[in-house]
Amino acid sequence: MANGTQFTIGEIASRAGVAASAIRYYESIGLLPERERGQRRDDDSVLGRLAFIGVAQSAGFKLPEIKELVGEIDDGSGMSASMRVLSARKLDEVEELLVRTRAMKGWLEVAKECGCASPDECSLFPDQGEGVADPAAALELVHVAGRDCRRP
Amino acid sequence: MANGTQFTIGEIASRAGVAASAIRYYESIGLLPERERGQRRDDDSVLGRLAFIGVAQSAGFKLPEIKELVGEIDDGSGMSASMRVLSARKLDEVEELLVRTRAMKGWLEVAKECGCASPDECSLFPDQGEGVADPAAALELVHVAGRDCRRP
DNA sequence: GTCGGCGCTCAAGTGGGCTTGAAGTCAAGC
DNA sequence: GCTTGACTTCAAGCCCACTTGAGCGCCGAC
Repeated sequence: MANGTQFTIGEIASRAGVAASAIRYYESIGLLPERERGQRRDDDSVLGRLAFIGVAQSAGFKLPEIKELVGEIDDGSGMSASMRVLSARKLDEVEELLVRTRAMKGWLEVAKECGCASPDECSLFPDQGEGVADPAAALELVHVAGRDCRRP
Repeated sequence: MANGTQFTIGEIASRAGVAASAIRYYESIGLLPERERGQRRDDDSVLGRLAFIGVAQSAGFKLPEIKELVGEIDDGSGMSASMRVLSARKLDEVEELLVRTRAMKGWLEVAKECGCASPDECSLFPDQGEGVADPAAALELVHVAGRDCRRP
C-alpha cells in the first residue's frame, strides 16, 4: 500500500474523502503520527490509516477508542485484544440502540397517521397524573394500542 | 390533570423526573411558558407538558420541533398537521438509522471474534489502495465475507 | 519578482441539550 | 433574630468531532 510517493495534505485529504483540517485535527490528538513542522509531504500510508479510522467510526467507535486501537497496532502488540473488548462493549450499546430505534419506528408509524388535536386525547402520550414513567417506555405502549392513537 | 395545586420547581422536577435546571432551560427556549420572576409556584399542568416533551424526545424529535408541536397545540389549531409532517420526516431518518445500526451490529459481531493483528490482514478493514469508498459501506461487506474476518 | 494557491499555526466557534458555579433571596423552624 | 436549606438568577462550561478565521510562509509558474 505504501509505495513512497509523496503527497501534500490537500491531495491526501481529497483521496481519503476527508477535510485537510480533519487530518490536522487527527494529528493534534495523536490519532495520526505527528510530523515535522513546516510545509511537508506524506506518503500514502496515511491513507490506510484514514480508511481504518473511517470504518471504525462508522462502526460506532469514538476517536479515543480508535486511538487505543491504533496504539496497539503501532506498538506491535496486535489489535485483537482491544478490538474484542471494545467491540463487545460497543455491541451492547448498539443492540440497545437497535431496540430503541425499533420502538421509535413503531411510534412514528402511528404518529404519522395521528389525527388527534391534543396530547390529552392521544394514546401516543400517556397521561401523566401522578408519578412519571420512563418516557422511552411510552413508545412501546403504542404497539399494544395498535395503529389507532385515539383514546378509547 | 391540572387541579390547581401549587408546587415549587423542585417538586415539579422530581415528579417529572427531570432536573430543575432543565425546566428552566425549557422556559428559556420557549418550550414551557415564561413565568413571573422571583420565587414562584406552578400548578401541575406543566407535568403534562413535560411528559409530552419526554415522549416526543424519545421518539427522536428535537426541541425546536417539539416547540413547533406545542405551539400548534397552544394556539388551538390542533397538533395533527405538524405531527404528521414531522413524524413522516422523522420516520425516514429513523429507518435510515435502523439500517445503519443493523450494519454496525453485523460488523461488531464479527469484530468481537477478530484475531487479526493488523487491519492489513483483516477483511473488516478493506484495503485502501486507490480512491476511497464510503466507510459506512465497508460495514456491509462483512456480511458477504461471513463470520471470519481473516483475509483469504 | 510577483502572483496565486496551497500550506502552516493557534485560537475560537459550532450545535444540542443540558449542567455547574457563583452569588444572592426567601421561607420555615427554633 | 438567626440559621438552614431550598430556591432564584445569569453566565459559563461540557461533550464531541470537527470547522472557521486570522495572519502568515512557501513554492512553482509566468
